[in-house]
Amino acid sequence: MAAVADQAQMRKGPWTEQEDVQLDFYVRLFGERRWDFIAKVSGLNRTGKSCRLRWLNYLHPGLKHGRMTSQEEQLILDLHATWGNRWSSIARRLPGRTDNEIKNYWRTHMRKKAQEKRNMRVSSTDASSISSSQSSLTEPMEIATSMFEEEDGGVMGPSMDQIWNELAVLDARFNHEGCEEEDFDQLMQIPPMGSLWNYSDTALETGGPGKGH
DNA sequence: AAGGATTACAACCGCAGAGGA
DNA sequence: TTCCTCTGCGGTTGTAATCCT
Repeated sequence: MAAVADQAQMRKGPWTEQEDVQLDFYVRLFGERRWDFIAKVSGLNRTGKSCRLRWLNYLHPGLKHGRMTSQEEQLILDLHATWGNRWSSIARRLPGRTDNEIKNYWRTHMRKKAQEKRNMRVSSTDASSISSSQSSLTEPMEIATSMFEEEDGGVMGPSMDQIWNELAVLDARFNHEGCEEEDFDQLMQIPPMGSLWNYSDTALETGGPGKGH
């Protein structure tokens, strides 16, 4: 009963600077676990879920802010072509970037690209040239945009045939580099999950991320 | 300069899986 | 074994900032 009342009073919406400071303090104190507990003891009128999201997507010390670099963009395109909308998996390959950030980036940028490409085709080609242009795609950007072709109004995913086709292309590329999926981490020179985000902050050295469990 | 359209990003929601009691 | 809580994920929405006419 009281819990229901509490839920009703929970704060929503944008975080204030004060809330950020408070959350930061308590996460450093208790670690990145037990978000409901942190939400309670911190006195923030937020749900644990909200606290976790704020921390992971904004306050985490390892996060990069600002625009994607061209390398990151390229990597996102490649990985999305391989994995589809598995944003968290993609994010693990991009240190300092969150799944949320990548998801947003994809939605805004790729949608735009797909639309531009579509407009170009409509104005310059007939139906038969579309299939031939698909088979000649060589750049990840082209692959991604072609896989993200839209129907009017809505975003449309690629067909399974398309997915497997493009996977074959990427596969061939990785094999050309002499690496398997398991070697991908090495290829990308990304540290393993646990050490993905290294805290420089000494306050966390005793605890650190992923310590819980 | 004003106002509408578009873009970029933050945050919420619902669901599913893992793990503990 | 079942239930409950916590965590993580992907989809979606809301809004501030920027661009364009």
